[in-house]
Amino acid sequence: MILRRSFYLEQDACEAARSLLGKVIVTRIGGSVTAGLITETEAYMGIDDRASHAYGGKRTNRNEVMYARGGVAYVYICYGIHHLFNVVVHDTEVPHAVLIRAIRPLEGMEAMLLRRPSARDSTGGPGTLTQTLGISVQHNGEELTGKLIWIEDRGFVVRDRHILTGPRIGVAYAKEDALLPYRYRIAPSHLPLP
DNA sequence: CAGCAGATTGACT
DNA sequence: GTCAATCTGCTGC
Repeated sequence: MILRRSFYLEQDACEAARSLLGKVIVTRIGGSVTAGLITETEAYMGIDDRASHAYGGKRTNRNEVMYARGGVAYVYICYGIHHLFNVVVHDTEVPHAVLIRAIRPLEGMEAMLLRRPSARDSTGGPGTLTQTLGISVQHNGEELTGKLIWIEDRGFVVRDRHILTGPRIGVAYAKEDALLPYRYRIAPSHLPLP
């Protein structure tokens, strides 16, 4: 079942980061359908979060889509090379987003291996999963209820006791907010079989 | 306008 | 463990 607009509108970034674990990202890009189960996320909690691109209400060409209504993609280039995929959540003008950090490939393995030969069992980081799924900055602002990228609930249940939380990766610059437990991942022992 | 740091990755010592 | 790759935005001259 494809996630509806209400899923994105009615949760803040922490709630969404938690409930996106176990959901399935599907892309139909370049003539191929590929899909992966979300195994790791991070929440970026808006204008009070020093680690967020929207900290202090900052708006730039790059982060403008964070202020859109929940249910669109925020894709930006990190370190000049890597395309990072975020799910924009919450209401218009409330710039919450969830960074998808890792997936477990499910469908379209042939296309995924063409895009990324080493993507066999899992894609270990936020910059590699976008390559595997064919997502790039040209999909910034894309509706997740649309035809190119969407997220499905396929009934994979992730229980709270099987979720590990901890500090986000690579945000040491965010001072006290760097320690907040906004990183969520499915315990390795409870991942679906590759 | 130059310099630098950043929600990273992979190649190399 | 170290470092280059290379785009966006911020700081300071």
